Amino acid sequence: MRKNILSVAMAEFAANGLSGARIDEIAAKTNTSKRMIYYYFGDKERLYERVLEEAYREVRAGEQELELDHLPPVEALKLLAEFTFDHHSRHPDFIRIVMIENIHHGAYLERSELIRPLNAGAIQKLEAICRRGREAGLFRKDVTPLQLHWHISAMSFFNVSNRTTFSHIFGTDLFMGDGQEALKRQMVEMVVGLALKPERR
Amino acid sequence: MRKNILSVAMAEFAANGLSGARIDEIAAKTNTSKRMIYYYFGDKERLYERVLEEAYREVRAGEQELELDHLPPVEALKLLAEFTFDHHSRHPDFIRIVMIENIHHGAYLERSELIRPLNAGAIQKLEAICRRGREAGLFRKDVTPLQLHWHISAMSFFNVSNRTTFSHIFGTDLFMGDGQEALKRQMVEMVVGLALKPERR
DNA sequence: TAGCAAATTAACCGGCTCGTACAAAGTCGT
DNA sequence: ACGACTTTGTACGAGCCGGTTAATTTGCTA
Repeated sequence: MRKNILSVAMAEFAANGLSGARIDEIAAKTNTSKRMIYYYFGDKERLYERVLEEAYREVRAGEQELELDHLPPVEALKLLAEFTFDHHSRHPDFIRIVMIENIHHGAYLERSELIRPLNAGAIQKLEAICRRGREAGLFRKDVTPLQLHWHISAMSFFNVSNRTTFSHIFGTDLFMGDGQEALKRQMVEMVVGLALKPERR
Repeated sequence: MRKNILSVAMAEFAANGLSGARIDEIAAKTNTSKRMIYYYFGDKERLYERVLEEAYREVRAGEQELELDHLPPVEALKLLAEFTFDHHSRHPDFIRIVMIENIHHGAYLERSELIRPLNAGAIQKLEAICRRGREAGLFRKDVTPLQLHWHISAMSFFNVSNRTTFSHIFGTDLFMGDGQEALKRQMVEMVVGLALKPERR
């Protein structure tokens, strides 16, 4: 029941934003009534907080499944970048929730005790890859895991978040047919190129 | 008067979103009254449309001032990428308006007859650079101007749009001190590296 | 200065939507 | 069987907020 409310609320908040979403609308799409929303969550803002946490939890859980330790560092980095690109592409609602949260200056993210530790692990895979890459003499030392994560996130996130405005202005070539594959390939190439020492490219 | 309303409205919409912004609040921060907003703009949605157009207009106007034709292609590409990064960084309200528009699936962008032609020119500089780069035998042929624009936009846009959530989760290292300079340098390096033929890097 | 349209002001309205009150009944562990 | 927790339904209050009514002022033209 709580789960049902959460998933409906996530879709509604993702579709309409915090102030745009309607409690009555959420209730109508639920198997239960509005009364239960208040019973479980108290008010709209706390419902949104729980949705935010749930969104991060789901997405991070999906990321944990990726196994990289058995691959050489360059292959691992490639796979991680590709995975992130596809993963974000498969979770547009999560992207939208994060967009909305950024619109709100991260006010509700700050309030949550849960999300920071949840995400701390998101960069550990990259740290392990970088360590192995440096130890093998392949990776530059002046490019940090955090920076790599930033670049990968930027291109993977933007690819979903700004699709509508971008395609409206510049056409849909980048999103139809093999446009997405090309973008992904280029993104991976850029990231790996940045991580590698110039002489090892 | 109209101008005054527009600039106040842009700040309000950028800060709170479409449904989050309050007409009364906009009116209060204006030199005039709420009635004048309706006198000039009709209703909230049309006010938002005008704000959207104005935001694109201002930002594109700023971009036009960049002179690149006298530079060799690689230098021109570097400068364009750097400029875009800084330009977006200097116009957070524009970024937020575009974020909000994406939240709304570009519904208001579609309605505007003005914005598409306004943005068509945004990619011309890049097309000229690419043409010169290819003619000089420096640039790859399988990387299009649109793709380069996409990558540059992604990293420059995300750098502003997702700053709050990202810095809350991963700390502010990338945004304080010379963190931004490093990111910009890396972004330029990646983009140039993608555009150039492997043997010319 | 008469006349008229544009610009401006202040008070107001009505509906939407969050949240609650109230009343009741089912579920589950112990 | 008992009590705490969970679920259902309906109805409604209250305030916020987008939008309007109507009257007044300004400014331009002749």
